[in-house]
Amino acid sequence: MLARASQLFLPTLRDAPADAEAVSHKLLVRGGFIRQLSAGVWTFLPLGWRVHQKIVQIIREEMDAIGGQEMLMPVLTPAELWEQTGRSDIPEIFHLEDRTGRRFVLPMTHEETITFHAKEIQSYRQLPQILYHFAVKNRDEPRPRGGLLRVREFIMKDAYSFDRDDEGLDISFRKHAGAYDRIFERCGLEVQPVQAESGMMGGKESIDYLAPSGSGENTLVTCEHGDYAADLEVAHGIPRPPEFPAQLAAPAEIHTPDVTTIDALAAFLGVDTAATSKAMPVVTSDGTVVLGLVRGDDRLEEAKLAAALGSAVRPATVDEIRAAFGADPGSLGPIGFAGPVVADESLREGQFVAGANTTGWHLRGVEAGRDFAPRFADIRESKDGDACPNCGGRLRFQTAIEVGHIFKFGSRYSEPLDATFVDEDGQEKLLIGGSYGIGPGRIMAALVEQRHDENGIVWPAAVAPYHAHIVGLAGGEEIAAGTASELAAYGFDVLLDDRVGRAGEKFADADLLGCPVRVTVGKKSVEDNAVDVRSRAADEDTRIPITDVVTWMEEH
RNA sequence: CGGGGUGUAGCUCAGCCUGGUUAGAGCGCCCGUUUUGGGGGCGGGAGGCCGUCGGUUCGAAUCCGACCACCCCGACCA
Repeated sequence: MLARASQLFLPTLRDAPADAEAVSHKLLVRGGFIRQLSAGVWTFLPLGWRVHQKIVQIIREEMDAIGGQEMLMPVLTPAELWEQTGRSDIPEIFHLEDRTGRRFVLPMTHEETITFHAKEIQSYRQLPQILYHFAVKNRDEPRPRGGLLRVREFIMKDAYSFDRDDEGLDISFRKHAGAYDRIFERCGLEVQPVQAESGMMGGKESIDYLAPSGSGENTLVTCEHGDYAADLEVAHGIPRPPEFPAQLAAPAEIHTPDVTTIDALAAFLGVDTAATSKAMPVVTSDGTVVLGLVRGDDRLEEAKLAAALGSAVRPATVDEIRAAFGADPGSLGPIGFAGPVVADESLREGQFVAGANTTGWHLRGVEAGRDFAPRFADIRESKDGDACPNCGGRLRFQTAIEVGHIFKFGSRYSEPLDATFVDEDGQEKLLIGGSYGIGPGRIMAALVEQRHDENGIVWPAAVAPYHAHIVGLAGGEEIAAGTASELAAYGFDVLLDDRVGRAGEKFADADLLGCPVRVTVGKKSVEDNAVDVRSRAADEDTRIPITDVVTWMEEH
């Protein structure tokens, strides 16, 4: 395949858009791969679409290899289907109506639709099934950001499995995990699978695929010894032990006027911040005020507390705090609070300083179990300095992009939609499902984040828009065109820069676009029948006879 | 939704505070020229509802108000 730059719609930019922060955002826009239409809404220009399609093809091949069947489900979806599963109230759903007022949604995933169709499965003989499609997803994200990193419309490959039972689901799940490993490997993307937050909606086992990146929305926590990896929201780092002061037989009140922060408290009392406790009152969805208690040097991880409580939580307001504790924030503690207390595991042993629930007063020597009866759970946010829960090694924290997510949903959708089959024993049973998502656009962005230099993108060959970028300089036009045709005839995707222009700008564009191999043909080539080749990752040309270019390409 | 910021040429930005010729620069684009291998030089040219609406004023890119859009931080993210 041969493309001529002189005819391509390839608007490259010398300057990055002023409002771009993420490297992938800057380089993909500068390189003419993508353009913004509106907040979180992007067009893939011809070059960007080529990369996207190459990623899509890799995903397709690996899905087919595990027995997946490609299909296509619509974007326009009747709202009733979503009302039956209780998902139509999710704030990210786009709603619309037709001219008669019939309501539709633009789906963020296709569980409802696929389960609707899966109702045609009648017998265990038709199971298992793996069905997938590449389709546009819409999500009314409150805050899109970072180019392709977080968008309101994108193409996702979503696959769905249906099985007779949990054992079957487990097999389908492992098949997908294997396929995902191969997909990322073939794309040349470094990815870490992690145990993910299962989410509010029926998730059991789930794996998130996090690509370490200069920008991103997730934080990947890994052990320096490679035996632990988790998303920050569920990571279970081991905090350093506190330096405890002398033990007390009972809590002792101390007047702490105008001391409302942990640092001020620790300084005032001359104790380790880790030997204090921090009270974080939250409100659950049914309006209960719950006290989350973590060590003074820790932060509350709300996602963990929500998981422990089985309810979404929000921070309590000052008025709610005064009503429930009879004191101002800064002096709150577990003793004397009538509501439920969830204490972090790190507070199980030892005596801590806590608020006295009287404004301006604290208690020393407060001991869980003896002085108050909390429920214990891991609710602290892991942080730098924590030790690995497996080997005690140091934990690393990296920003990352979530490029894929697979999970088991069991009968979460088959039950409300009444999708059943008749099993071998003659009994009608619910289909057991799993869903498996992967975002080609995010893979593309993550690749740029991981593989670039100061001059532009360095695409892995498997997903590069073209294998070779032929730079035709003045005097070498004819030979450049001939070389390009020859490479194309051998099956390479070739971009021929046949524009009228100077060498410098052509080289700069070639670096920016990041094709794996560059071939420079100038007027010297007319005399010596040789060209300069270099791989994008290298910074030196090699001069080789034109007749050797195909061989060189095959070796690089 | 809370906080902060920005809207002037295709892109990056001056000008606004202190209102007043025809609104500027660099890059890009078009024409010409230059022996043209890392965004070169010279000459000429095209390109603007100064985000929108309203107000103040003899006069508004500039001052005031509302709205819209976009970006960043946070909340949110089955």
